[in-house]
Amino acid sequence: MIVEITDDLDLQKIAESGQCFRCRETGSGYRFVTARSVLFIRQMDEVTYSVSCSEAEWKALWVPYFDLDRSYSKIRSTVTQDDFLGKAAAEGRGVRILRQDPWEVLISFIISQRKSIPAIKRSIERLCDQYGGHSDLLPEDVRLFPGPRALCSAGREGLSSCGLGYRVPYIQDAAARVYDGSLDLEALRELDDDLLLAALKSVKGVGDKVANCVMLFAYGRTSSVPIDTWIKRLIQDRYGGIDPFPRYGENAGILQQYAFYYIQKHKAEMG
DNA sequence: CTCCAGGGTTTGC
DNA sequence: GCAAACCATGGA
Repeated sequence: MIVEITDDLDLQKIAESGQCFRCRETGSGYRFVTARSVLFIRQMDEVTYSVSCSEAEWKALWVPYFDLDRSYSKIRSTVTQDDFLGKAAAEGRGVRILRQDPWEVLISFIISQRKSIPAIKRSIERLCDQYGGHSDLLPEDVRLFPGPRALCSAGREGLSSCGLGYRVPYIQDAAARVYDGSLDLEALRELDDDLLLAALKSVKGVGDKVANCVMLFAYGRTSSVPIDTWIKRLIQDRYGGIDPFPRYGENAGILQQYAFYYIQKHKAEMG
């Protein structure tokens, strides 16, 4: 099917933006996976994209996934007075905040702590290869992200074999609590930001940074700003220790993602 | 070999 | 309340 998208959308930048770890370039476009669905998408011209799904699935699943009802070009136009954020937003044009599956994002960002992005991708790929099931709806080489039950029964050694290191008990705690229902990730959608943050932080190994990643990349809470080592350095070095993001309210998390993308691209030159 | 990676928990003051 | 030590693993 063909869809028209006029707002900012750059599939390569999204794939490189460090918010999703299972997106792949296929050679003729990009592959995105969420929950039990997969999408192959290819840009044909400026505003035209070829997608592998039906119109119904596109509207119900992938429009929310890519946050396509929000104007990112409008958001970019609000930061022209900030030298750094202005540059970051201009260069990051096309990056969007994905609404991913909460369970996958929770586990992925627990794994992410003190790991490089390539190392995170490898661990998640091993986890999916070893414990993720197949689905008739998916291509042969695409596996589901393993559910709470699968990770509960994987055991300490099974999880360790995926290179998770000291994070294994954290993953086990999250899996156990979601599996027994004491943490209901779907029910959390009803909570306001403060209560959602607290609920996520009740999981072992989930602190402010990981919780804010889950809020931003799964629950669409765009005022959440994950402060990692890079953003922390940015606040120290470019803003004299004064966090520039909160004043942007609902757009803070989106601007943070432009900043993160910019830092990743200019790592070598930024020291 | 040393250093660091999209941090969090525990311990000691 | 805060800072420091510690946590496992892989890549540069």
